[in-house]
Amino acid sequence: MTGDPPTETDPLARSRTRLNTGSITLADVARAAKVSPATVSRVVNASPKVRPEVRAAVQDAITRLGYVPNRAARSLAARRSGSVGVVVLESTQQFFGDPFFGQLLLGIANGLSEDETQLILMIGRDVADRRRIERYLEGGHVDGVILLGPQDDDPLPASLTARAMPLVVSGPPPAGVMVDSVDADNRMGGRLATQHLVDAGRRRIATIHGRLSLGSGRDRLTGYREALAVAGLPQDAELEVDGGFDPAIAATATATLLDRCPDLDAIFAASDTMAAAALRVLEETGRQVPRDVSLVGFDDSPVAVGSRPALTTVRQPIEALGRELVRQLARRLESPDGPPSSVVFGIELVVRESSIPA
Amino acid sequence: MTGDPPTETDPLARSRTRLNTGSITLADVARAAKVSPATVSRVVNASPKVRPEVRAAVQDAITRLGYVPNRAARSLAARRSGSVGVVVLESTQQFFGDPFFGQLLLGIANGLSEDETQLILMIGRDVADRRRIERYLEGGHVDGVILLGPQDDDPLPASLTARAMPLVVSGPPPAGVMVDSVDADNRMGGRLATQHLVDAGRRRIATIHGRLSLGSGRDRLTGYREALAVAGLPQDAELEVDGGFDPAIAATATATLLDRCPDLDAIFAASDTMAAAALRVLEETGRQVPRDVSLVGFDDSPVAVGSRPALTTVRQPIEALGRELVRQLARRLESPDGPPSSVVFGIELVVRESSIPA
DNA sequence: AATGAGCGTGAAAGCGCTCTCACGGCTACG
DNA sequence: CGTAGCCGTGAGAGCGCTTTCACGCTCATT
Repeated sequence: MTGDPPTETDPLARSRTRLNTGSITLADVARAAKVSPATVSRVVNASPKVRPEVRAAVQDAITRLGYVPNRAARSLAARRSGSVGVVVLESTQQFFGDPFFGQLLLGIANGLSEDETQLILMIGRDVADRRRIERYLEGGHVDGVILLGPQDDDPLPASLTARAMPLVVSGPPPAGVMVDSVDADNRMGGRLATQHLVDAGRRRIATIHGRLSLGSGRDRLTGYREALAVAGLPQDAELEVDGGFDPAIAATATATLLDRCPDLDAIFAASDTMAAAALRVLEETGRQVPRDVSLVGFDDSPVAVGSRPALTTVRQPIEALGRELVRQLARRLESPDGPPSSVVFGIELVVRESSIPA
Repeated sequence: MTGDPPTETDPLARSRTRLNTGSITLADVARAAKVSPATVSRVVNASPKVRPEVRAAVQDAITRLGYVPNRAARSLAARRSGSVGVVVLESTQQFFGDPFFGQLLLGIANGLSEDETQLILMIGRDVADRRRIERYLEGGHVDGVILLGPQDDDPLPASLTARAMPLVVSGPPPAGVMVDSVDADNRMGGRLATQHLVDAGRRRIATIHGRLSLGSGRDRLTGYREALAVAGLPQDAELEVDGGFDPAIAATATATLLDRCPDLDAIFAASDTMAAAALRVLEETGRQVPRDVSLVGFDDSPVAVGSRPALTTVRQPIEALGRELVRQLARRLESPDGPPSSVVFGIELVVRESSIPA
């Protein structure tokens, strides 16, 4: 229930705690080193035009006094925030409970920490959240934005780009917007997984796909179809069901699938949690995995290893994706008008027990 | 390889992108509303001493112009940052891949967003990371700190408290430091889980515990022991093995356990992923779960549902924990010298298939 | 020797906001 | 009717930093 414009009445917001009391300032360092504040600023910002001996003297004073630049002042004067916004337009427990999220965030945090740049995390899904997030971003409080897995129809990438806000999205580049993106090769993942099922001798291969409004969901499905085409197997819409990246939906979808195509001999699920759900349904209906039905998941999450049989799955280099997002953003800040790039990371099939009959 | 003091040479750090260019300032609003900047500031900060009609006029000007306060300026002038640091002294993929982390973060982010407070995420484990994090926190760039699951011997809580930095830790309160904390009732969780195994008729109940340097690891073990004591069952050190919250270690530990006590009839694992690992080992050594050995995990993660049989486990209200961390921090900011509080959330046993023989 | 360029440095003007203080108008009271 | 007190408002001094500009110095050039 935060008003708009903000009328801050919460303790956090109006805390009158004074920070930084009596802390060392640039001026203190300047005095100690017997130079002007300007020179100290140059040293702190690694400007080349300071003589080595002066620089050394300043450095010395800095360490002696334990000087830490005041971020707010710096950012005010330089009109630059020293922070990037990481935006997640999603707020289901499911999404955040997914290992993918945590590991990606770890990669981003690691990448940013090398640049001494702060990570401001903004999470939200409903209209109020979005308003708050957009206001914040457009208020110019971050130098750039990393947007995690936006839905296809999301207007945020376009609106940020229109305001010249440096932006990198994780996932495929949104249609119609020139923006940098970093993604895993989900299509190839779907293809490898399905190909693997073909190689295992399967012919009626179904798929439980993810949300198709998400690039990952769509691409994995595309990969699946491509692999069937390459293998000369017929496309059959009956063999495709929507699992919504949600185990509960996936369970129902599996039941539907088995109902429609009792003769299927393999399933490619677009996530491990969906695969695990399918596994249960398969066994409950008296089918053995992998003897009767081969099963492949996606993500190589703990569920894959914990399942019985362990799931064959597709692994993506999640942490590396996170670091690359940061690298791309850095590149964009460097040259705001360069051509957009879209980096795609290779993936890897991890064969376990669920796909190959003994 | 970031130097100390910072010599910023990365694009992100020295980006010369100008932000906020030509944006609306307080003064603009003041002019539009025909009042002084001071009055606009009062309205923005919800000061009570503004006449309603003036307030309305200012509000109107604010919305008309689309004014967004400049955070840096505000924070510089008010010596208050409007942000809190969320510190994770951990950097294993495993930790971040754990649903617990993501969901807790979601709770924190949700809590903070209600206060329009920014979440600055700081992740790190090695010495350089810690230095960077400590410098940042002690530089006074955050109003408060939420520390996620510190190890027992971690000096950070004490050092922050010594500097009067408002702090809340997730987990049990660190020994010797007066600090607010929020935790789930892990002891009760361990107790309920074990009690449940007793009720299922088990008598040789082993445990695979987590890292004992973590409150959660220790408390779950304590709960286990208490339940045995209550049930009048003997304590037996042979029945306790360390799984380190790591599935691989847990697998080895399970093997050791089965070797030492081939007669055990139940295992309480301090996490679902460890339980899943144990499950595999049990089945590989020809034991059926739950017929021969009952198994209970902890966390109610997706692994629990995905396992075969599905794991009986203990569920904690993770998102609520996150929100409560924020609430506690707000309270602390409100009254910096109040007595420390430590909130403990109740947990819940989720009975599935792995514990009760048909 | 005079001129110019180039370089390192310092002075000083803000960046946009908060908050203290002072002030004018009002009510309340003697 | 005078004075005290309160309340709403404005003036203005910073908060700690960056950055432009000007200045003096040293060299290379004519």
